Amino acid sequence: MDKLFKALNDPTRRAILEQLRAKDMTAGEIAEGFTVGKPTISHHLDLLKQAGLILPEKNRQFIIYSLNTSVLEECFAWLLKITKKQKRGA
Amino acid sequence: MDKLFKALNDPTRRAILEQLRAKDMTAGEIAEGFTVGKPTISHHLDLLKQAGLILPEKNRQFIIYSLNTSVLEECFAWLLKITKKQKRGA
DNA sequence: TCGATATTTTGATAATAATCGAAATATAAA
DNA sequence: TTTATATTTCGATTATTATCAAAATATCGA
Repeated sequence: MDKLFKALNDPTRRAILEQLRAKDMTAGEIAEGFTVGKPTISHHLDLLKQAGLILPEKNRQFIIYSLNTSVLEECFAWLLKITKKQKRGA
Repeated sequence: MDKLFKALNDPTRRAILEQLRAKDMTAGEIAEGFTVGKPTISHHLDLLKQAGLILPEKNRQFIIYSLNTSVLEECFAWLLKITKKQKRGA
């Protein structure tokens, strides 16, 4: 939960997720789209990985990242809880 | 968007929102529930206010905060976008 | 094996954020 | 008008995060 919100709290990381929505990409391909350096992107990928939002798969010398939105269920659930009016006594 | 995700990226602030779900509260009442000091809570309230997640209303010497979940629409929309498979050519 | 490519890790720095005590502001009550 | 209460603002400190350059790791191709 904490890691999920932390991962989402950065425009670069959210942009990475948006890119991965279109297609799986290697770390290098992801880095190309940004002005920040590769070590920085690697760090962002690590945080996204820790949150479970992306899944790495090694292929030859590349690491291909894919989007995993299933972990967002938890996020949706919390937001829904907050959004819904609380029942008396609950 | 940025301010929204930032506001949600803190357990104390999320707890404040959960409390306000049950009932409107003054800054002092909110602060009672936490170990951190009042200036710190005031700062958290400010960030939540900036994100539009809470609305202050002055009543005598108190400020009563209420939850405003309408701004979460934007958040839901983004999460849904990410979750849904991308259309070809989109 | 050697050199090139892909990615991460390390170590350092700079920017951002959380926290506190003290002071400031505003309102109320005596 | 003085005192008390509610809340915020200020200034400083600490903790966390983003970023970079350089070094390390892993795999490939010649």
